[in-house]
Amino acid sequence: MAAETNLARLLLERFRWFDHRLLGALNDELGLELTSAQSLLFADLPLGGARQSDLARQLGVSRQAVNELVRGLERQRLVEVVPDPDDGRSKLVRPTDRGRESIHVALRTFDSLEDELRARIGSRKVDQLRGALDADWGERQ
Amino acid sequence: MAAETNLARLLLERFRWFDHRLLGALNDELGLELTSAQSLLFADLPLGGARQSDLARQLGVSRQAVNELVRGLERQRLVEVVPDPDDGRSKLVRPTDRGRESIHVALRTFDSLEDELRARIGSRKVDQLRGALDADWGERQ
DNA sequence: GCTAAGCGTCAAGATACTTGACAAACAATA
DNA sequence: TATTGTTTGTCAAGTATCTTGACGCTTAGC
Repeated sequence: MAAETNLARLLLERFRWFDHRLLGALNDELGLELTSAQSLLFADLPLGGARQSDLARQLGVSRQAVNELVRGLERQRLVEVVPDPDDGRSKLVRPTDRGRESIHVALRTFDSLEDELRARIGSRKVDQLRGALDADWGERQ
Repeated sequence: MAAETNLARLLLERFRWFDHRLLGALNDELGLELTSAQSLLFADLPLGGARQSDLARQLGVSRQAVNELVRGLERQRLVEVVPDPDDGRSKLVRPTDRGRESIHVALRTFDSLEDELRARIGSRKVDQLRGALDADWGERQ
């Protein structure tokens, strides 16, 4: 009823804060050329690799979209795509050595961003933020 | 250090929850044909109107991008664009009557989504979520 | 008045998606 | 086993949302 900023806009704005900083770390510090969507896929690609269609489900986008992102990562030699030995239809997307190093940087960046946020808004608020976001919001779809 | 879902992804996912539901309310219930970006601009357009360049700054995108969104809203007769009487360079984007009604629906939708969220994850968590998101995260840009 | 800055807009391009279609591989079953 | 249905990756085409660059008009600061 009050004239508060709506939660949707706030969520988006805060996402962009992380996104912008992550991209800065990967591109400026490491000299990569990742786009926003690529970095989001890449930053928590399992070190052991994952199937493309699983990535699509996880990200909530089409297989075609993931395919294109993966090709971009492949071009930068951050991942390699190999046939899934367990399923002739599938392909596994695996980080290369170079990719693995970058993933570690990404994970460390997330940690340091969270630390930075704790310094800015307080540790309690960050815990509460995660608590609320991590809760079960219902039908995940 | 643990294998937690990263905050960035979580923020984006939760934003999409709101976005999807808002779009559903405006398009399915009201019979509009808004896109995601249009609805975000439209949903908290001041009832008295706003200048395009101010909207651009507020959304954090280029004036050109806003221009295109506004044209879409204009085509659906949700806003009208009039010259700013105070500044010959500017134009004011004002909701039409039809637009004003839709904005009220959007605001009510945000309220009911927040209520729904309170029912799902608890009122305390929602307050904490807003508290953390509303805090000063530093250089807004 | 002159110059610099801000405003909206035309144009072109990049990115990130979508749906539709299809062949190949797999799963279920009759 | 043959058939039928589903999943997977991919080609193609289209849409939405952004960007930068350029330009003419309007305003603000000397």
